[in-house]
Amino acid sequence: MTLTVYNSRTRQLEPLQPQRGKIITMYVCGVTVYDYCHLGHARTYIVWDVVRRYLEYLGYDVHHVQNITDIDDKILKKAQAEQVAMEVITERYIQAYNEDMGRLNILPPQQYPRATESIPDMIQLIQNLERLGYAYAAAGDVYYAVERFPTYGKLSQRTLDQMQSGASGRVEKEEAERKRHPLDFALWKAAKPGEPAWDSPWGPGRPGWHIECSAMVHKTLGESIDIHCGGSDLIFPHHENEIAQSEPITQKPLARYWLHNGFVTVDGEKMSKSLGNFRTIRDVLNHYEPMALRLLILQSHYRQPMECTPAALQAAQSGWRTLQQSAWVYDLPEDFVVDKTDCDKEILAQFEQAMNADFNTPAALAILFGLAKKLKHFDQEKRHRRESNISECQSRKIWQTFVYLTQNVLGLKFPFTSAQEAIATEEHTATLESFSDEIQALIRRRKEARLSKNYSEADRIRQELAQKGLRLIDQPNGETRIEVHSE
RNA sequence: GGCGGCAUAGCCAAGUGGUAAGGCAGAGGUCUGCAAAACCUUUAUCCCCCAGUUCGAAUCUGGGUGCCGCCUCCA
Repeated sequence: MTLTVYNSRTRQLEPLQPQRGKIITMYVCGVTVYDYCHLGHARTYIVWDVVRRYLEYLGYDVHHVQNITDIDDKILKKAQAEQVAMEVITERYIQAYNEDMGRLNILPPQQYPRATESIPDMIQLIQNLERLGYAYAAAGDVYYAVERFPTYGKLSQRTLDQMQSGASGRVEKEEAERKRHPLDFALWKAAKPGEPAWDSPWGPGRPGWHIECSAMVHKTLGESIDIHCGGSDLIFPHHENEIAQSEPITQKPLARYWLHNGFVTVDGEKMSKSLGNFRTIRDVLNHYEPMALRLLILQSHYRQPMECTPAALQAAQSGWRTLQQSAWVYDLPEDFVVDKTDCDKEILAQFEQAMNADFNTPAALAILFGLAKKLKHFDQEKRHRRESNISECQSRKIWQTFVYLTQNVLGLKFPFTSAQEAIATEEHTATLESFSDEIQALIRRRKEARLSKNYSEADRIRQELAQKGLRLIDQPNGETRIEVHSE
């Protein structure tokens, strides 16, 4: 069975057939760095990270490129508001972006081209478009003439007549007057006084938003790539415009497969800056583990809308604990490596069947949760009966497969066993010596009370310590574990 | 006005013709002095509504209802 993906261009599921054998070129539209990333960004980049990981799992050599938009109206606005150079803003949010992605265990693309580093490529592309009659200059701006491109709208399956220009209520009047057609869009914008500007044949200015992706796709991956990804909100106009800017020049499809992920929603509405209903990744990760968020996102299909509520995050947090417990039935050292060839073939086949259906990660996770349950069951049997109805060898192979698929392919990174104490965000276990004398004394008194079977006193002390944020757990081996709950 | 999406248990969510995955929460049990943890068992006569096609539909067709997205900020 081969991998089938939903192509937004054709609106149907298609078998993925790369152009060049085992090489796949994949371009993901990245962020505009003017603020912290929110859960919508988290979903997007987690989803494409899993797609990339799965393609690599299948043996493809994935050439993964993702741009950084570091010149834009919103960046300039923020720089002006803070009275700092544009670079101060962009560097701050690029760094924040990298931190967030790192915590979510998202693999960095091989290349992260920045708009400001590709200006000459963009200028050249605009000149080419102008020469072929697809672009026209107007008062220092350059616009793309949508009427010149007969198939404009083919990706979002709409025509110029159908579209109600200005429906979003965001078109500036002065700009509208310079355009030949209301849907023409800026390729180059004349610099306003005080703004950063680059020299160009049309005077000092800066590139429009869409042109950077056309230029950078071409520069980094070639004229026609295999997969182009991004959020559904980019279908129109961003990806539509990328096509319009590229295809008249190359006479080749910009991308063979267009993949788009669904939104994160809050009470059924799209999470977005303008609605103000967003939560930043870093805010969420102050309350939940990064892998819990990753799990939540992978528990719904990437094209569906995904409701993100505190209850859902909490459920994912618990689910992540379940998976971790299974990962820890054997020692999981930091440098643990499993190869695909060490895995159980039948399980791999099940996993692939799920993932081959347009990356059905929820179905894949259902398989992994099934393995998790099995592993804990074997572990329990071993503890109680010192034997199990499956061999140690089989159990170990299932475990290896489980860890490999969860960690390497879905990117849900388990904390290694020796660091278990450090993983929980809300609690950690502690040793007796780390507490004040007063608390140490209470813990000792409780131990003595228990030994003399004075349970009412022992329970009273446990209550008292609970109010100080300490939870005492009597374990079957006779030891008492102390958990510190930081509120 | 145009184009498109979604509607499955308390919550999140798979499933696109063969009789409802999975996670979380809940319930019962085992264990424990108790508690916690862990483990075991269990939880939708039914998939927004109506009509139709079919031996058979959550899944296909037609008609409704509700919610949401895009139409030059957006992941």
